Amino acid sequence: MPELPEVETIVKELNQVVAGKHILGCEVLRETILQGTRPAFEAGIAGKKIVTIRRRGKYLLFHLFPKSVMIVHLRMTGKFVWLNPTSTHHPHDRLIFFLDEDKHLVYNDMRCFGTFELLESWELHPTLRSLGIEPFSQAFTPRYLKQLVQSRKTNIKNFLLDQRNIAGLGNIYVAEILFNAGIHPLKNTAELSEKTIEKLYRSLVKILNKAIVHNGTSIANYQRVDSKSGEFQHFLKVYGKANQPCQKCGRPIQRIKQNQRSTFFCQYCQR
DNA sequence: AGCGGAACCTGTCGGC
DNA sequence: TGCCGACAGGTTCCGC
Repeated sequence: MPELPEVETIVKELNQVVAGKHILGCEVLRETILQGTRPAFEAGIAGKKIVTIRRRGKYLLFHLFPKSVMIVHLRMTGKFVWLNPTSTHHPHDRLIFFLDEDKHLVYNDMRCFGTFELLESWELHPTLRSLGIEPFSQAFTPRYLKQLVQSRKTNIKNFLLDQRNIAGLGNIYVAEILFNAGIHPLKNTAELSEKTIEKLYRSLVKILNKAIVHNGTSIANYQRVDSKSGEFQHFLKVYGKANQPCQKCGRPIQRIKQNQRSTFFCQYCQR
């Protein structure tokens, strides 16, 4: 579910409420979301202080003291809820952290795809290590993107979804970025001109920035820390718009399958 | 290296 | 009304 703008929003809000707090303990309601064993997780977390929370791609990194890091991925339906103590357990609550000042941080996840892992350092996490560049890092330039695109042989949609290339893009933003850049999702990376790659670069940064400003996209499941919604769904131009008129040319938006996932695009505006 | 398919799990929606 | 299949913002594994 959450892509870079949603995770960015959640991390910002979590930092406002839990940074500096201590974890007194936790209650694991669904063990399968843990990567390690329950006892190791409970023992590793108890008594630690949450120093700060950072984002890397779609991962949340809770930096703890004494030194360790809790690595969280929300996958499709994971969300955090910040509560004053309450006995009301919601149907899909999977993990509850008891913090000082009598506060609870609840992890809720309908589909249980989300993951929690406790490590001494993020570098011990193979997938995190192999993650591609951050779109807002200094090193991400049109030139970098051009070399990256030309080093891979696949269609542009799969290229953008592959977290080893660029970290943080998902199905919604890839659709919106390709529409903005006027690139057909099936276009092969080898066929993209330098000019087109520059356009892709500008669209990518522009769409992600705008989505972050609007706190991400809430369609079905994504919610921010206090159950507020994002607002970027009001700005979507192709994602979920099959058969609706294209905002540029008026012709119907197409929907196809790529790698078992829906792709939305305008076959006239995207070449 | 890259691709398609299945799997992880739960819920919703549309068609018959 | 009820059942059944398709689909959902993600990722990994396996075989070709």
